[in-house]
Amino acid sequence: MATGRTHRPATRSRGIPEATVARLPLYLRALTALSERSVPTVSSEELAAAAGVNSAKLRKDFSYLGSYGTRGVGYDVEYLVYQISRELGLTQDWPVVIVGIGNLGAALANYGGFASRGFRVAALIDADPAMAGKPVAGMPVQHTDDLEKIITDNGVSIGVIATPAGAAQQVCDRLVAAGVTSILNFAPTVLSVPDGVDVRKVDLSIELQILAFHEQRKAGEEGSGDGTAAPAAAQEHRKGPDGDVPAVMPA
Amino acid sequence: MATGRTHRPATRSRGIPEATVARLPLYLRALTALSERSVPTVSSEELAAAAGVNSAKLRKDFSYLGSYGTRGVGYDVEYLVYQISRELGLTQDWPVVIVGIGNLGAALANYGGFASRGFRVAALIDADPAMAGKPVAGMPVQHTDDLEKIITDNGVSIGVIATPAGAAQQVCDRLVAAGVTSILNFAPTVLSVPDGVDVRKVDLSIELQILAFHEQRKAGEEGSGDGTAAPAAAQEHRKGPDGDVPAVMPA
DNA sequence: CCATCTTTGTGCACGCGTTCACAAAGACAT
DNA sequence: ATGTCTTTGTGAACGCGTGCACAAAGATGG
Ligand SMILES: NC(=O)c1ccc[n+]([C@@H]2O[C@H](COP(=O)([O-])OP(=O)(O)OC[C@H]3O[C@@H](n4cnc5c(N)ncnc54)[C@H](O)[C@@H]3O)[C@@H](O)[C@H]2O)c1
Ligand SMILES: NC(=O)c1ccc[n+]([C@@H]2O[C@H](COP(=O)([O-])OP(=O)(O)OC[C@H]3O[C@@H](n4cnc5c(N)ncnc54)[C@H](O)[C@@H]3O)[C@@H](O)[C@H]2O)c1
Repeated sequence: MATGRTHRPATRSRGIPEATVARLPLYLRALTALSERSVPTVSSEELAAAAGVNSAKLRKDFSYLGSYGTRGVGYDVEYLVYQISRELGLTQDWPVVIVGIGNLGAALANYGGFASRGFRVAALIDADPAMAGKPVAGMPVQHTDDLEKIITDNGVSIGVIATPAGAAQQVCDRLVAAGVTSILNFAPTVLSVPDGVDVRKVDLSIELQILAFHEQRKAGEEGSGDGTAAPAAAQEHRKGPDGDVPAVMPA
Repeated sequence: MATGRTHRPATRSRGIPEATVARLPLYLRALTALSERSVPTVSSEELAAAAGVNSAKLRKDFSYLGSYGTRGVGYDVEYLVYQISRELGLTQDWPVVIVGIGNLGAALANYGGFASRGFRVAALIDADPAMAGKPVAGMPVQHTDDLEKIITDNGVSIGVIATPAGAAQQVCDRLVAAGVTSILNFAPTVLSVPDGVDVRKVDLSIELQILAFHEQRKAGEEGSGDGTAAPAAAQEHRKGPDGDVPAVMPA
């Protein structure tokens, strides 16, 4: 023990590795499915297959939570569902606000998957005066002017940002100032926040670009056995202004 | 060298670490913003700050692409934009299909951020007969029956799945069979695909659960110095059926 | 042409995460 | 009660990713 306290505030939390935390929801989903089929117990092998991970990894992940599981039998599904839920903090209610009720924000508001895990949409907030009062997903959109009051009154600690990129940092600052300490950001911007505030981002564009990279690689590897490149070899790269870059080079 | 060829087909691609690939779009975004402001050159320090990463990491990332950059000066913005775009495969056109035009699918279809990076929405596909022909984002929704033909005719290699979870694997199988080799999955399911097909998932629910975990930790740490737990100590864990679990235990 | 100063490119060490492999634990049959 | 058989929990090795720190490169000014 005593590994902590070396100015590492947000890396390892209470002994549970971040990578493990990120997989717990995955296990929880698989377990919930088993629970609905009234499966009483499950082995690490079976559950790992359902979650799409290595079984040793799963066992090690669970070992951070404690010694649940019975050798020779496996894990009690219901019990594990409860333990993981508790560890993730899903046994309590998390009021959430969504800021920016456009295409994406409205889709999120309409999404049923929120409530299923203890996340309750407490308010929808938008800067457009024309939207104020309009019902979205059976809930009136509120104006940004009341943001601070909404956060405080509802005890909101998790905020979702679905505004255009240009407004995201400003919205973020206001959310944080009002007391929000966790932010899920859908806008394509790097948010800067004070210590103690967690930001996670969902970036569709980045995901597509990563896919495109691998896609290009597959296509290029197709013909040649090695995969270095199909076209003109030996043109590794070059700083020379002409011949390589198609007219985009500055000067 | 010669580290490769140990049956590692999808980990390191052409020498560029996966972690680096995932950051390239981030750099590209920051560089594009600089380009629009007509900034000619940028130092690793400045660019790293804009992208929210360590400057040494950024330099190492770029070193995988080649020796662009001039010592004492920095990197040529336009040149770097081009090089990264090329590396990511964004200099070519990527036709994309979106399957499942509900709340989320429609939002994605309406999203302008697609086209900006070479991704072109080639078709919108839904299983609901009532939706067929309906225009969404200025484009008629097509029926699932024609999925294979649409993929083939448009040379689509990237598919986006925004159907309910129950339909995702089936849709995925059809996409793959039709020739799609990269999938972006929004449905909360683990997709199984043959080798050579890349899947990336965007899972809102998982992100929220991770935030909730840290949020709970912050709240629990507040009062106590150690942060082990506030309530009844010494109840480490226990397999016994009663007393710990709040009526969810099976038998 | 030389000196100085800025900034890159990278060698190196360290820590986290993953995976293998196996001993210990316990269920179950006899 | 004892043996067998299944499956957990984890020690240990390895590889990837990160960040420090610095030498080399080259621009810039005299
Ligand atoms: N639509 C998608 O599929 C999608 C996908 C990935 C990322 N995104 C990102 O999500 C964000 C929203 O996308 P969208 O398509 O819903 O855009 P949108 O233009 O439809 O909606 C943006 C909404 O934010 C509101 N808004 C603007 N400034 C605000 C402020 N300061 N405070 C509160 N609300 C404000 C606007 O009134 C509008 O209703 C963008 O940053 C976009 O890049 C969207
Ligand atoms: N809406 C959100 O904000 C959100 C957020 C995270 C995840 N998700 C996930 O994204 C998916 C879509 O969510 P949604 O809110 O848009 O749901 P939705 O019910 O509004 O839309 C689903 C659409 O898929 C179509 N569909 C069903 N089966 C199909 C099939 N076999 N082939 C083609 N199309 C089919 C339906 O006709 C419908 O139009 C779900 O899996 C959901 O869990 C949604």
